[in-house]
Amino acid sequence: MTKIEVLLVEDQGMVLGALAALLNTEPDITVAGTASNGRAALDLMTKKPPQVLVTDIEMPQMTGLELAAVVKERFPKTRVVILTTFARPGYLRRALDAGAQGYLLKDRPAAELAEAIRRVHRGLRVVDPDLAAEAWTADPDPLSDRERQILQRAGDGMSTADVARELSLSEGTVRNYLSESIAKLGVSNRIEAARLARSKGWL
Amino acid sequence: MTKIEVLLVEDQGMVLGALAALLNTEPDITVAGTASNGRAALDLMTKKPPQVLVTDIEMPQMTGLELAAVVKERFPKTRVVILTTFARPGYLRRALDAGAQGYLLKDRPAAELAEAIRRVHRGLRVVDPDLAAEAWTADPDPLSDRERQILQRAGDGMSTADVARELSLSEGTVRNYLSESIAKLGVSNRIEAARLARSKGWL
DNA sequence: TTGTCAGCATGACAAATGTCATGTGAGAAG
DNA sequence: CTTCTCACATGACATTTGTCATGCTGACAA
Repeated sequence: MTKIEVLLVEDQGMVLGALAALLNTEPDITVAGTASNGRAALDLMTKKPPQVLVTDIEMPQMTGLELAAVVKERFPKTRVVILTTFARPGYLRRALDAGAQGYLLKDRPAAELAEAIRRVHRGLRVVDPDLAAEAWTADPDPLSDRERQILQRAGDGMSTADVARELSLSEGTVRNYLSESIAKLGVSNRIEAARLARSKGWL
Repeated sequence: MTKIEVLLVEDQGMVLGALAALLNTEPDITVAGTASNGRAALDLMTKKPPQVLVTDIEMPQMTGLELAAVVKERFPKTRVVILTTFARPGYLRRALDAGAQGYLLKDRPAAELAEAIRRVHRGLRVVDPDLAAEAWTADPDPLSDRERQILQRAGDGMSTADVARELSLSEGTVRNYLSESIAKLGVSNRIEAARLARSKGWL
């Protein structure tokens, strides 16, 4: 029997090691390698591409979504499963656009990971059902590029003046974009706007 | 040989299962039970207290810090190890106050978990060295109770008026506390103040 | 070609936020 | 028993933030 070769990518060492231990208890799966960021993962893959790549999203150097996009292009045979804490429709959409075959939440029971890897290896898609349902009904990102760009900075605590300087806009303009964003998101100030947008995966 | 009995508490199912798999590969450790929040953990403990309790901090129902405090009181023989993502001096201090013998970061290599459990079981303390060093030099929480209370709400996007209503204060008073907090933290608005305070573990 | 619609940009005005001077009482230090 | 300090509380004033009316441009459909 040939085992399914998996490459694990996750920035928290403890979780990475634990997931490896978990997968190694499965008779038909073997952890062929581990990496703690996207760059390291790509280095490993050039030597020997695995059949399935399991990756977190939020990591230093290169996010899992960026990694998925590169893998789709350079290693089209490798299937990608995103494994993340975040149930954000925006992330799911971007993951699927980036060519991921699976999107799984860390909330789910541990048994689902191995099962998802098997399904994806067989050529099926695996998406967390609750999140898929939500994404179906969910409103698409209403923000324009400029609005996103400005809301991001404002949400990090930059003042209107700071943002205006960095983007070479007048303060009035920056305030206006924020006002637009606030209205589009149906909230009442920049703080809530940034929080809501982040929670949906739009920033 | 009698194995060390461990109770694992962690709200993310995937991580919980993976950590259990990891610990079960150790010959001298056995996972006696798992729970996904503080309440469930206490229920299990009343039946059979484990020798070591390993818990995450941020969980629904009851945080790991609250759990540690209850365990110290009701099950003084059980040693507690906090296992968390957050390298926040404020959390460490509170964990030690709550009677935890260990404070470990999920960033660290997987091997350190088993080692930490063994040490704590032997009666030693285990604290992440970098974090311990930082906590030593780190400034203590400069905020008063009122300031914390108000900064928390403001950081969640509540307006001055909302906060004033909820706490039965005048708006001027609320603004003043925020101004004080902003000055104490050396930042320039409520957003940065809340972010900084959170990152230090003060909220 | 001509609407019309969306994103981009601005400034005047209104509303919310931040600062400061001031006052109170409780507890520690002298 | 003062005197000091610190948390708590407030309102007047200054600054920043949010809203609105307005104009420009390019894309796309009629």
